[in-house]
Amino acid sequence: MLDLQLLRNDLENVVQRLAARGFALDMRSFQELEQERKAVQIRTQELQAKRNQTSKQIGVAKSKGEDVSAIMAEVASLGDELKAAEEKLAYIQNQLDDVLMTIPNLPHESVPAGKTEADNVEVRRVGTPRHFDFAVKDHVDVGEGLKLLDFETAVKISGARFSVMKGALARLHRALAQFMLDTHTQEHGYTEVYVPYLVNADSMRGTGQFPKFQDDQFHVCADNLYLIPTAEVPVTNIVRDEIVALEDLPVKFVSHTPCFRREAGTYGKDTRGMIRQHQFDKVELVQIVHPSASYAALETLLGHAETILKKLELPYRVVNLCMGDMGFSAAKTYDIEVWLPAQNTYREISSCSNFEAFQARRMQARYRNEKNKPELVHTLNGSALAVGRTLVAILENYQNADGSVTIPAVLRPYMGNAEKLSA
RNA sequence: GGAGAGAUGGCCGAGUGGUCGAAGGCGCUCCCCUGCUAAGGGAGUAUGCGGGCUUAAACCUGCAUCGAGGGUUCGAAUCCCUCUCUCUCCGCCA
Repeated sequence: MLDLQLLRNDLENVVQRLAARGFALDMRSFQELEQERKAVQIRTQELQAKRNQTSKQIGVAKSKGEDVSAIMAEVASLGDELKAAEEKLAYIQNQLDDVLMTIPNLPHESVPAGKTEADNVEVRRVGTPRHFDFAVKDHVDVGEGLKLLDFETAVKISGARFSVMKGALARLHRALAQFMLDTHTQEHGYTEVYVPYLVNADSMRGTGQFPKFQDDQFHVCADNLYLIPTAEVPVTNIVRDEIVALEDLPVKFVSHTPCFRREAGTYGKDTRGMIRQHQFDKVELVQIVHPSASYAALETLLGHAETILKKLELPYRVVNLCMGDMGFSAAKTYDIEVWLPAQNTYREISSCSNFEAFQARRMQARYRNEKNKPELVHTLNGSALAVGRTLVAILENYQNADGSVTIPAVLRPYMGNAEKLSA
């Protein structure tokens, strides 16, 4: 949510910056609505002030035993107009709210202009894609070849976009999550948190999934709860409606959770394999920081995610998302893309964003500033990493000619020191 | 699932229809006092939104907010209804 004050005081500039990221804000209708709000609010408050004042007089007069019928008649005449004014104000404010809740965040000045993925700017490449002297298989063929990955059974149990992993592959999946958690807690100073996977609508609103992306979420109707699409939702909402002490900033959480996404509107996209699933695991980093520190925090958080890929010795690149390709709530986003030899391309494995105060304003997440006044925090998060896609990258990059897969050195302690997955 | 009790500021806690945004305490800030420390005295200290105001701060002023939403009333923290959550007891359960 953007600051209403900013929209009032600097609308033209806001409209321009939103247009740059592909969002058309109807300036005239906003102004009209805002003007009406102002007039109705002033009138409503006048009437309320009058009613309050008169009612107070009644109390005073009664306590002195005076006759109050004249004053009561006076205040009674306010009733209808006041009620109408209050209703109209509530209606207008709801409309303004609806507009406000569907406006995306303003991009930071360091975000490149552009409309699509093609306009994203590569920041760096790390590692060199391995040369294969045999025909590379994709992760589906590698996994199924080892009889450790089974999509047919997943279809029987649940349907498309689910997977079943077995044996050493299931263990490797678990090992990856453990390795990521250990790295972030032991080397990067994050506190591990275990959180609910079902959340209420307020939490979804807080991080920006609602109201705009309601259709993308799994909804448990009987209890009116939603399956989390990312740990970002429960973890960031830890500070919803809270005032964090200045000395407790930055707050750094890491959490390993499953993520559930309906993937509405992606029919036909990435239908093969584990790239795009309704359910996948992710290790998520979340930081709650002082506003002056958020851009520095974004760089270090990105570095923390990169560390995992470096330790796994997987080639990757970092891209700075252009305005048109950024998510709804983000002010700036870096994606990390891992090399997938079978696709002969880099594919997203992490997304690290600074939301500035956009989520904090929706959540009323604040800290006490140097003057002891509550002020909105800045929030950030990043995947570090998406576990399923990391597994895909290992299967493809570490595959051998005989169909086996070498286990990256850092994972072997988690795998009973095994060196390979083999049939 | 059944029965009961409760939800008030940063925290604790009083308040059952009228000058209550809310006693008192704790905490915090400032000032005074005291060689230091400890103790003491005084003042201040909720949030959101609007208006004054064309930028920011400060200030003045209005409205709203006592778990949430409705209702009764000239007037609601207080009375009524619905919901949410917490606690206690019973039942069930990994």
